[in-house]
Amino acid sequence: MRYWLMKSEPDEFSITDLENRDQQTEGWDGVRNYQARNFMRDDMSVGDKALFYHSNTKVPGVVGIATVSREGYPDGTAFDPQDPHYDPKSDPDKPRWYRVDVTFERQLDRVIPLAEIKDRADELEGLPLVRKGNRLSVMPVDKAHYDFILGLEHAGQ
DNA sequence: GCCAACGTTGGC
DNA sequence: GCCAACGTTGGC
Repeated sequence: MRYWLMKSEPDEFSITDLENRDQQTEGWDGVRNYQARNFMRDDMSVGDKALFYHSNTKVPGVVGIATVSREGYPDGTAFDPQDPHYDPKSDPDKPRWYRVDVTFERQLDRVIPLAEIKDRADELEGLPLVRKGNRLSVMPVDKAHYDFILGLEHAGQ
């Protein structure tokens, strides 16, 4: 089993939105970055765990956990001219973009802020999130790092 | 709202 | 294949 971190802007799609979806499941569509796409298309498996991260918000950070519930398949939003993520260069016969489905597992008892994660950069060496200028929206997380971040949830503040 | 960092595009 | 211009991400 692998571990991931997936970013979403809560104004667009939050952990609570996922919790309230039918089957508490949603397709992770709209990703238009090749590196992130490759992870979803090639490396994610059903049962993998993902840290759900809120970006572009007052307190960016990890807010919950989701489980991968369907492996990579074509992102249909790329074929829909009405969709904000429409990409005319993605051909249904040869799709350019992929998504996975994720299912809600739980919300954390508190947000683990990016600032706090950065404070622990020594323990999180190699985590793309703490690298300067990182813009990757889907990234792999070592199991040790995954456990460490979740260990902060109830750490004395 | 600002702007640094980064990815993509397209001219040459 | 280089690289300047441009658009986007995302923290602050």
